[in-house]
Amino acid sequence: MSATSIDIIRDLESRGLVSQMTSGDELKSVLKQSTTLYSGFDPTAESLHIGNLVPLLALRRFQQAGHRPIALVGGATGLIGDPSFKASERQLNSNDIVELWVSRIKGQLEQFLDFDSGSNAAMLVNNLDWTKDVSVLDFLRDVGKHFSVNTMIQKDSVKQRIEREGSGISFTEFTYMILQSYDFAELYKRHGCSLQIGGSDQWGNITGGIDLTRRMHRAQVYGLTIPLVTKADGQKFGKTETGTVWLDAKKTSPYAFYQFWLNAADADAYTFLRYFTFLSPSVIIDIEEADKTAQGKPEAQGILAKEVTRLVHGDEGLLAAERISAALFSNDLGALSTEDCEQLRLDGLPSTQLDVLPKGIVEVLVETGLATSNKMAREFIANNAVSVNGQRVETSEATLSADLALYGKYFVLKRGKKLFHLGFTA
RNA sequence: GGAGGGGUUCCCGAGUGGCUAAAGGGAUCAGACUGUAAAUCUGACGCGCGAGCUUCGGUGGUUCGAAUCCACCCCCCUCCA
Repeated sequence: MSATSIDIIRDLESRGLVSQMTSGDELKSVLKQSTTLYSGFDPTAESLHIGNLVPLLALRRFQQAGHRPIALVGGATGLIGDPSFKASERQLNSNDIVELWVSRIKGQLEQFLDFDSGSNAAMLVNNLDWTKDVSVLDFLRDVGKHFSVNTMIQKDSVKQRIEREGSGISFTEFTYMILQSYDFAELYKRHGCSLQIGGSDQWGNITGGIDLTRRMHRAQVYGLTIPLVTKADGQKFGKTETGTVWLDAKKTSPYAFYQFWLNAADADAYTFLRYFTFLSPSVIIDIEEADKTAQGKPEAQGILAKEVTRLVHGDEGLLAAERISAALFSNDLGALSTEDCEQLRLDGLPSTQLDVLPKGIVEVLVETGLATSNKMAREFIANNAVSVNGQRVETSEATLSADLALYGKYFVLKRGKKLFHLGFTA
């Protein structure tokens, strides 16, 4: 074990990234040596989303500080479902689906860690590997025996499900805690993993693993949780009008991803810079100071959008996102060349082929998904919320015809202040 | 297996025969104000241009008329065995 160069805990603390730690001082001294740690990611969808980014980036921060990260994909736990702080029982997904999602998520996890850095090269594991062949009886005897139900039902993470009238918890989900605890013990045994990190909702599961590792292997391991990301106005983080912000470019285009961060509230922007970028805390303070002194629009959101988009989608994705943003928000759509229009499409601006012109505007809005029904489409038009190629649509009777199209081919449709869609003809 | 409580529009939650497309809150969307911010205000929020149509776990039934009454079924919760 080599010594590490950076005091990782101090860095995390200065970013506000530490929620809870087990035996803090002891952990800090352990971390003076290169340490193996892990964080788990359950396949609850075909892609990770930006909420998963915080622990994932934290793994990377640890790696940069000289520690060895293990990214665990929950091929087993994903079949069960984590009940922690969930209001109700969740639908089980089929084995095939979970397996597919595992493979997708593996690919995403790989993108953020360094697997070739020698002694602290990252590892990717799947907890299905050590659970699929364990028999129920062995599991109950060797693992289950170490858990007291009395303790388990005291955990905050499941309390609501146990105490609140109108909800309940299946044995399946109740067992989740044991499975995750077993992961920690197993990773300790296999790889000497002695630290688990995760969102603060994982505290109960993490301490469960610490207890189990002590009982099964008589070893002291540690836990650290990261705050769940919240917004200053109390709304749920990570959602847009179109839903969750995914890391997969096919589900959330780099443009939409970029826009999400650009739209962060002032009250959140600096926190997000600390959470989601590798800019040093002192640089972030400088940005905040500068924004405070300057009049008008702050710089923080732009920097945030740029940094995070590059991190997730690379320079190319960032360029595409900036290109589209500049074109659409310049209020000078006439300046777009025919190549620019084509590029918008390639860059991932949502687009729809419109055949058979002329076509009524109401129909177009519904067809492109800018309105969910004719009724909504009419309402948007009545509210002056719709424009085509920069021209406000005055009436529901308006039609799109070839002679109105940019270069005879493109329609930049806009609903509301910032929702765009490209219509084009063949 | 027994007793009781419950399933209402995205969520919470009123509604117990017509006045209910269904109170109220939240979420969401649009407009105004702004900085592609926040806060605030206004409006929308099942579908339909409209007459109107389709909704209140499911299926049948009673009734001029049901989310509201009856029967059976499905699911959830609590307590007992």
